[in-house]
Amino acid sequence: MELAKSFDPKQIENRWYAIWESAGYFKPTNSGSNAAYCIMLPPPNVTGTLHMGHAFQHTLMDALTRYHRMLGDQTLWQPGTDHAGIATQIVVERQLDQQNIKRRDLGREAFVERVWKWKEESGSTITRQMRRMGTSCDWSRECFTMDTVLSSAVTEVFVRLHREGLIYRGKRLVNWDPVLQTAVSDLEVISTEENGFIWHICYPFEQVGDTHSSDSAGVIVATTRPETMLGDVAVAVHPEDTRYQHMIGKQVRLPLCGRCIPIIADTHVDPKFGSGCVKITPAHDFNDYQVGQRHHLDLLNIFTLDGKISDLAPVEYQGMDRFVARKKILSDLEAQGFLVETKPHKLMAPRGDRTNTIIEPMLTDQWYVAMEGLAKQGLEAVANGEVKFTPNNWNHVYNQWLENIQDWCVSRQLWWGHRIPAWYDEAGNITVAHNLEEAQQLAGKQNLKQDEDVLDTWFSSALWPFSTLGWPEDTQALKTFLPTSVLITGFDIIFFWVARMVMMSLHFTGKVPFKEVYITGLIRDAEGQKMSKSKGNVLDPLDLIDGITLPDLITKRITGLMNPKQAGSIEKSTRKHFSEGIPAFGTDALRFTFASLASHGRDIKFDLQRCEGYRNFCNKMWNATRYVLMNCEGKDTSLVGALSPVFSNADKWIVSRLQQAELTVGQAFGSYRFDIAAREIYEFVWDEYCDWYVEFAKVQLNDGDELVQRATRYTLVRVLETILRVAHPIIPFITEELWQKIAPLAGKGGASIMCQPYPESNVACIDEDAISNIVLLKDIINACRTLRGEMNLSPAQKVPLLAAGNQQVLAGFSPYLLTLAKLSDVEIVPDELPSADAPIAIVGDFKLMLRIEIDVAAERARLTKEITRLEVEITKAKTKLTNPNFVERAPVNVVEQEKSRLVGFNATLEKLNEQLHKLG
RNA sequence: AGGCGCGUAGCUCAGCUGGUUAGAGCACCACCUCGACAUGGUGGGAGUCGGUGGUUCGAAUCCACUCGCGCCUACCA
Repeated sequence: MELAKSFDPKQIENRWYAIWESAGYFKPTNSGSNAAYCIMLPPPNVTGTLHMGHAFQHTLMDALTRYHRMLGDQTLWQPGTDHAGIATQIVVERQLDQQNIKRRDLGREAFVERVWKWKEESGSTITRQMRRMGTSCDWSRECFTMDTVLSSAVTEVFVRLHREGLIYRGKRLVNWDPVLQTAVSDLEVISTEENGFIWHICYPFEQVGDTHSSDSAGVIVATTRPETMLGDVAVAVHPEDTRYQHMIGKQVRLPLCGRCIPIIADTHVDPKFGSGCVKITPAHDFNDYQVGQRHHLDLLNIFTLDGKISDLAPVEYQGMDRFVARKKILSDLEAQGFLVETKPHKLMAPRGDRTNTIIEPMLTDQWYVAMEGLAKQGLEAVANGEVKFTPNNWNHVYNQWLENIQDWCVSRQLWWGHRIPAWYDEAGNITVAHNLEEAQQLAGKQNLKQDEDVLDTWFSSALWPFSTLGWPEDTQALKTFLPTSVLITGFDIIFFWVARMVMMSLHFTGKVPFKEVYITGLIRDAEGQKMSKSKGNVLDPLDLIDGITLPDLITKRITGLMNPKQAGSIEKSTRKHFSEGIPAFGTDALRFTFASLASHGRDIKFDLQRCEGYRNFCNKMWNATRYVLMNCEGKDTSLVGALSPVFSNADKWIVSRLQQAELTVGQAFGSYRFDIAAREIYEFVWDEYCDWYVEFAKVQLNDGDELVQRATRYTLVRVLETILRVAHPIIPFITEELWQKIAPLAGKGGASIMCQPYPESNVACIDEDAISNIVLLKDIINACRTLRGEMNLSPAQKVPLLAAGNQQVLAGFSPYLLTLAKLSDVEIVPDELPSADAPIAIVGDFKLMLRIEIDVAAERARLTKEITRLEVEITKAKTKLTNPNFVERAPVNVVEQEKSRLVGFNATLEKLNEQLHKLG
C-alpha cells in the first residue's frame, strides 16, 4: 500500500495505540537476567485532566521507557492515580453547592459515596488522555492510592510508625484553614506579599497608686492583626531595651477586654522594629506560642474553627467573623482613644493553597510524624550518592528543606482519604491498630470509636514506590524493581513528595525509592507566564494534537471562570496569540517539541511555532520514506547474490554518520539530555540523510550500474530502518507506521518496532576516508552553489564547471556535481585553471571555475573582498604564532591547528591572488 | 533576610570541563513547482554573547563586582 503524499497523524495514532496495548507490549516482558528498569508515574489527581506539564513529563518518561525496553531491559512504567484528598473533596463539594447541599447535611458516608461515584465517572479522563500521548505504561498494573492493597500499606505504615514512636498525637498550633476547617501542612500554606496596615495601639498601665505622666500612660504595641488582641496574654519587650527595662514585670490593662496582662522580657523581640513592644497571643501566632511556652503563659483561644470570635472573648464580639471583628475592634479602639496610629504596611499573608483564604494558627489535636530521624536518613541518601538529582543543583533545595524540617502534621479534618487507624474508648484513651478487631483486642474493650480524621494525601503518595509494587508483601515486583531507576517530576513537589518518598522508602524497605531524580522545567506560555485557568492561557495538549478552531479555543478558555470579568481580556489575548486557532500537529510533533525543549534547569516557554517545525520534520521523515519505497520496493535491497554490491563513498559516509548519531542519542538519553537526542535525530534525518544522502542516492540510482544501485538501495533502506528505531522512543507513532513499511525491505519484520532492539553504535562501521571524501564533495558543491548565488544564476540555468585538482577524485565527484550543483558539464584539468574572466572558488587543493560571462569589475571586487578577509585571518594567526607566550603555553594541538590554518589560508590566498591577476 | 536560576540574532533557545570565522529553529529577503516532500529546495541579511573590572598567550565560557528579570525558602509583631 502506497503512502499518502503527506503525513497525517490522525490516520495512524489511534490505530497503533490500540494494537500495542492489546498485544501487551507495555508489560515488562523482557525477563530473567536482564537489567531492570522502572519508572513510577507521579500519580496524577484521579479527577484531573491532562495539562501541558503532564504531557511534557510523560513524554520524557515514555521516551526513556521505550528506549530501555528496546535495549532489552525488564522495563516497567508503573501508572496510577492519586485520590488527592483536599482537591477532590473540594470539587465534589462545589458540585453539591450548586444543588445547595452542604457536605455535613449529607453525612459522611453518603458524601464519601458521592466522591467515589464522581471518581468512577471522571477518573479515567486523564488516563484516556495519556493514551493519546502514546504513553507505554503497564495499564494492567494501574493503581489508585485508595485501592484496598495500597490502603492496607498505608495502615501498615501508620501502625508501624506509631509503634516505633514516630507518630504521635499532640495539641499544638497548626495551620488551620477556616474554610475547609481542616489542618494543613506548612507546605500547603502559600505566603504572598499583600498591602495591609500596621496599627499602633496603646495598652495603658494598670494604675497602682502611683501616677504616671500622661505620655507614659501606657505602652504602644504594633500589630497587623488587631483582632487577635482579644487573645493577648502579655506584652513583650527586649530585655536589654533601655526604653522599657524598667517596665518589665508591670501590668497593663488590655483595652476592650479589661484584663490585666504582664510586661515580660523576651529576646524574640526586635527593639528596632515598630515600637519595640510586642503583644503576645500564644494561641494565634507561632512565634507568640514559643514565647508563651517560655514564660508559661496561658493559651487563650479566641477563634472558633470556622474563623469566628469564640465565647472566650468579650461578649460583644462573640460569633463575629474574624474580618468583621477586626473592623469593629479598630473602631472601638479609636472611639476609646487607644488607637494611636494606622500605617500602610506590606506583609506576607499566609493563604491556603486550595481555598486562598487566610490561614489561622489554631490550637488543635493533630497527628504528627516525627521527622528528625527520617530526615537524617533522607539527607544521607543524597549525600552518599544513592539518590542523584539531575540537574544536581536541586540537591541544595532538597537538603535545605530537610535540614530545617518540622514535624509533619498528617491528620486532616476531611472525609475523603485514608481514615486514621486509631480508636478511642470513652475515656479518650487511644489505640492504634490495623483494624477495629485488633484495636478491641489491644484495648480490651468493645466500645471503641475510630478517629474521624483522614491522612494527608501525601502520606499515601510517600509510599507510592513500594506500595504499588506490593509492599508489605515481599513480592517479585518489589525485588525486581525497587529501587526504581529514575523519578521524573517538577521541582514544585520536591518537598511534598520526593523527599518524603526517600524517607519512607528507606525507613520501610531499607532501599532508596529511586536512584535518580530528573527535575524538569515548568511549562509556561509564550510570554513566560505560568499556565492557569484564571489567566486563561492554558493550552490543552490534546488541542495541539487534534487542532482547535479559534472560537472553540476562546469558548474553552472563558467558560467556568472563577471571575467572569476576565473573559474579555482572555478572549483578546487568545485572538492575538492564536488568530488562526491551532492546527493539528499530531502526537509525535508535540512529543518531539517537548523533547527538544527539555534542556536542563530552566522554565520552558512553549512555542507553538516550534511544534509546527517538528510537524514539518515528521512530514520530512514521511516523505523520505516515500522516496525510499518508490525506489526500492519490489527491487533487490539485499546483500545476497552472486555479485557483491559496490558501496560508494556516499554510502559509507552516511553509514558512518549514522554511527555517530546512534552514539550521540544513546548518550543523550543516558544523561537526560532529551534536547540533544532530538536535535541529533533532526539533524541526521533532515540535514544529512535527506539533504545529502538521498540526493547522492538519486545520482547513484540514475547513473550507477546494477551493483552500485543495489548498494544504494541497501544503504537507503538500512539507514532509514535504523534511524526509525533510533527515533522511536520520542516519536513512536510515525516511526511504527513507517517501520512497518521499510523493515521488510531490510529483511526485518516484527509485530511492532517497539519490540525491536535499539540500534547501538559500531565503530567498525565508521570509514574515515569516506567521511573526508564526502566532506570534500559537500564543500565543493557548496562552493559551486555559493558561486552560482553570487553570480545570480537562476536555479534552472545550468552552466559548465572547470575544476583543477586531483583528477581521480574529481572524476568520482563529477556525476554528483552535475546534479547537485546544477552544472551542464564538468571539465577536469590537472593543475592550473586557464586565464579567463570567470568566477572562481578555492576549496583546499581544488580550484573551481564557472565558465560564464561575467562583469570583470564585479568579480575583481568579489575576489578582493575574499582576499581581504583571508588577510585578516592570516594576520590574526600570525600574531598568535609569533607570540612566544602562545607557542610555549598553549597546548601542542592548538598550536598545530593554528599553524595548519595559516598554511591553508596562505595557499588559498595565493590562488586567489593568482586569479585576480588573470582577470582581464 | 538567605538560596537558586536566567540575561547570546527580531522571537524561542543551544553552546559555557577556556582554543578555527559564536550555532539552530522560527521570522525576514531573493530566486525556484526539479518525479520524496511548498509541511519543500537553493542562496542571503542579521548578534560589540546584559555591563564593568580581573585571571590568561587566549574569555560567551573562569573569578569579582554591578544592572535587569524570574523563582524558592524563611520571616518583624
